[in-house]
Amino acid sequence: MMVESASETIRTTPSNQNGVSSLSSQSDGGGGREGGSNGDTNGEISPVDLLHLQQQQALQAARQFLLQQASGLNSPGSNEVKQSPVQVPVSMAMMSPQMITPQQMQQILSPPQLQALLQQQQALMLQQLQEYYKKQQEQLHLQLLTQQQQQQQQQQQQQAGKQAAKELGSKQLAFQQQLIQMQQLQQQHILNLQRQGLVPLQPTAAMQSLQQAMCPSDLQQLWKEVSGVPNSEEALKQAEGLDLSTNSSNSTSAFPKAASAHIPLHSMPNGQSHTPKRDRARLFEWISSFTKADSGDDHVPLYSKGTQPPSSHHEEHVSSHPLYGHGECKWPGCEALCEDMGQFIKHLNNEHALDDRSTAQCRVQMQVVQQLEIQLAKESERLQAMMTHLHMRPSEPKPFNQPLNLASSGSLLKRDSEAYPEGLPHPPTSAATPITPLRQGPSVISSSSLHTHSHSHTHAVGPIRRRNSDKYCTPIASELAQNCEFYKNADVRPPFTYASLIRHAILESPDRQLTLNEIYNWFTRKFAYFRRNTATWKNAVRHNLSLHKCFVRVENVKGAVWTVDEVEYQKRRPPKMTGSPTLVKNMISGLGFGSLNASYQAALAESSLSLLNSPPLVTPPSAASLNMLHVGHDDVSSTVEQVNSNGSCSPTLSPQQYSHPVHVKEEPTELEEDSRPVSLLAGITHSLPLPSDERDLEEDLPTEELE
DNA sequence: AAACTAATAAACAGAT
DNA sequence: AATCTGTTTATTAGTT
Repeated sequence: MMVESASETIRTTPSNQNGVSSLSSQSDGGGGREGGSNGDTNGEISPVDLLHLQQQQALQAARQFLLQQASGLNSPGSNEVKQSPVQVPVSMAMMSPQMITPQQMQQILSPPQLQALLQQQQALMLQQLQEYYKKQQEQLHLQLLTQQQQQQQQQQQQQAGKQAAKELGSKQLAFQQQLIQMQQLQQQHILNLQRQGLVPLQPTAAMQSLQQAMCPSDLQQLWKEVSGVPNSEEALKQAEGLDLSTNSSNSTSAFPKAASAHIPLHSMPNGQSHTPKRDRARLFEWISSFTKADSGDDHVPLYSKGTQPPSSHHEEHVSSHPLYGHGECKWPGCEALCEDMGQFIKHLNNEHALDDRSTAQCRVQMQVVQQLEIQLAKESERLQAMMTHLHMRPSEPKPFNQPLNLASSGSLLKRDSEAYPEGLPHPPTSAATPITPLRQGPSVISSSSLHTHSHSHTHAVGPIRRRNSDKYCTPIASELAQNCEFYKNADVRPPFTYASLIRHAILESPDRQLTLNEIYNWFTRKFAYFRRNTATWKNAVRHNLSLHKCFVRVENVKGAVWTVDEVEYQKRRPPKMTGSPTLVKNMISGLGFGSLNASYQAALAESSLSLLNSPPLVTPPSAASLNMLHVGHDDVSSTVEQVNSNGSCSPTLSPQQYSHPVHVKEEPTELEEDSRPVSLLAGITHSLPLPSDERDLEEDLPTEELE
């Protein structure tokens, strides 16, 4: 994530506009969106610089906007904050406003908010553009005049000749070309930035891209419409003003032509009023061109192949519509109530037909999606790094925090989940994102990592009595599903009680019954940890089976199998986590993540992840998830677990593998005692299940969170 | 501090 | 006889 440096922020202040030298070129290939100007304008402010400036201003305005929003959210009276489409903890933004990146901003602001911002910024930009071009033209005019004077003098002195006249013409041409070039460069710059995804897809960026595709009047009209302001003469006036200013100098008459020349879609001669029909066709063409270009870009591959392209109003599903939910139209900024699907479709066709407004909104939504995808990619990358790091961890000597862990694994666990700092390996990108509540909260991995550490010392000193409080580990199904591979390969003690593990194993089996040996095998198969100290944990398993009433021994033809008495199991464990609905809601909305206690966070994270992780099982998740969370945490997990028991627990384990447990059976028992640590490590390094896991998350999270 | 839960250890019995 | 399975008791440790 990019952080605005102080110097860059300073540049945004108008008073600093004279600092021409600071705007010198620094073409950025892919590092950042800053710089990238081209010293093409004789030491004057280049168009690119101007854009940069506007961008920065937009950013600042957005920041202010955000702060307002945040303070509004934070006020005690406004507990019932309407959930914005993109759920990002405001606290993140609150911490240090100047650290807010455009992306974060984009995330935090809802489309309507973005639109408002856009409108605001657009006015500003137009004004500045006007000023800028006026300045440029004046200057050019001046230069032309002096040139002409010189020429005249020359003519007078050296008697007029054809050559001189020619020279004059060429010089005039040169100036014209210079202007054109400037314009082109500006356009190109924006285009490039956008293609590279480097433009902070901020209000300004969206505007610029719009601007790039349309003439000023188009732009004006579009945004007037988008923001709900009736398209009045004022807009035209403003547009005209801009056009006039550009045409004011005879030497710049070529500008509009040039501007339109290299924008393929901009076929309209400037100032000419065009029919809505043509306009629409053009817009649509523009949209599809954008989509096409996007799909070609492998930087954001998810998008074009995604489930719902932005122009989803073309496809109307009979049963459900992505833009329709909870009796509301989900079109950005629209919350029209529609009783049924028919009414909604009617509404969709009437209110959101293919017109300028819809197109613009669509555009904004595209930007939002694109931005989210970028963000997602970054987060995924971070997660990957974290996982890689943690996977490597057991192999590393950890002298520094060893005594700490020995003291008490449990208390360490608590402390860690509250705030991970101290001796623990920090997830990367600490510099870029000093405060990311999301990282602390729903990271299933984090809990695993904690056990990694506490566990690794267990071996050093012998068995410690590890208390796996159910609080931390109730949603065994999701945790397992998430980190199945991890536990399989890493010699990490799973954060579950024996009882819950046994139950899970049994419920996971096809017949919901297992022999003792099969349970053993399940343990060894699923957890590297249980490939050693077999006498100990097997004894524990037996002990648990006998002790807990929830495990019922059933005599079989071939012997005996163990089953689970679910009622008894639930009886045994009183619901420890019963958050108030409002609290849970707040947590979900991301507002409370920062202050909530760790167990709540973890539990929430896991439960929500479990929902996300089992799409085929919990078919309509959006509506159900909230309600289920209200019921209580245990219920969620148990529900999922039960349903889950039919299928596979992990994406990497196919059902077939389950149906042939015999194959795996003999293996572990033979090499069990002190099994090969080398191969274990090897497994750790090369078998990273993350890609697939992340994929699932990637596909599910955004749609979930956005609802 | 007490009550509770879970992990661990171990003794023991019956079955294979 | 050895091992597996199952039960039971005791101890320890962590949590509430």
